[in-house]
Amino acid sequence: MPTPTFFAAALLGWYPRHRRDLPWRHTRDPYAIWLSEVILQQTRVAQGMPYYLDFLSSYPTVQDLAAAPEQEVLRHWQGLGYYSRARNMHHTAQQVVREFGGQFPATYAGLRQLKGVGPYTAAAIASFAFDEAVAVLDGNVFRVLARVFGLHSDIAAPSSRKEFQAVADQHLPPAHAAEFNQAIMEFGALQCTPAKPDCLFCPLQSQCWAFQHGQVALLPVKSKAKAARTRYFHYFVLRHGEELYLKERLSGDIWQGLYDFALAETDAADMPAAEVLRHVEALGGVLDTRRVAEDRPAPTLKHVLSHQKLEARFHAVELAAELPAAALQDTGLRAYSAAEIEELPKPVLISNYLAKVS
DNA sequence: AAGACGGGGAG
DNA sequence: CTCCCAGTCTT
Repeated sequence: MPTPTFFAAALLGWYPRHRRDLPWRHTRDPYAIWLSEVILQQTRVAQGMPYYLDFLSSYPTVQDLAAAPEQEVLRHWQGLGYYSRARNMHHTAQQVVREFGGQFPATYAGLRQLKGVGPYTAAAIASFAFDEAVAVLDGNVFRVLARVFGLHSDIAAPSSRKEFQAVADQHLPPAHAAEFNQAIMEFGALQCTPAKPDCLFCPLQSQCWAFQHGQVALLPVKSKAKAARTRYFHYFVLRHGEELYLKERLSGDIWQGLYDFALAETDAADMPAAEVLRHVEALGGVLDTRRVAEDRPAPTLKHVLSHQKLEARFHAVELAAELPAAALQDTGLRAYSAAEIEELPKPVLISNYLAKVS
């Protein structure tokens, strides 16, 4: 057996003394590990934890998840973001049940074929569940390697992956793949943090290129993301009696598969009442003239995504009659009771609005 | 190689 | 405000 490098030995020594007690670290079940890894993609442990516990209790086995309606899965995912993860997860659960007899592929290459399982997640499951000697590469690992080994390549550039992967693979002790992968990520999350890393009590201090060269704060090198664009949403919250009209969002934009109201996107935050009326009529709506006089100011909610800033105006409209069938056909709108709306998967922006007005 | 895709927490 | 999080998919 090859001797672990100083780097690996230091991490393996550090890990048992600092590791957090997290539920997915108590299992070797590839299903549970896969669930946790998909949930934790681009998501902090504290945010993902309740979702992990809910999914495991709602869908204890991959068969349970596969048998659930996609809309129900999305409802459980509501609020976690990056909803393609939930759609891909559901698709993969069905594939595992149908094509693999309910057993997850047991190798990196096999796992990599699953939808929503990229290089990171495949390496994580392969090592954690099956002890395959493949190094994980996530944001933590990029940061630790960049600092310890003085790697200056831009970690935002896809071309840098090979370089970092090679260094990670080189230090991975084949007999302790799972432990090493857990250790290096936990080390990045707790010790070698993005801001103010704890270099003073770091077991790698004497080895660390960045510390020795006073460049800890300069590494890793990461090019900046493009600035978020601003979008102006005008929602028409059509009410008839006790029901509101909602529709499913289709592919080609954010929040695919989730439900929101009739929407017009413009280049202005405001919309004159006459224009609101035009939109409502175009939707087939007939205003209840008895209620128009109330004319409350339309609430505005701001919502920030990593790549878009949304400013949403909610124009509440009382209808004198149901929307005609032809209009429903055209728009995809449907009337839902409050209880039904509760069960629909909705963007946080919509949930926030509903909480605000109810 | 570059963009799209959520939401929340920390400083 | 800015940055980042147990990334992946599409173009």
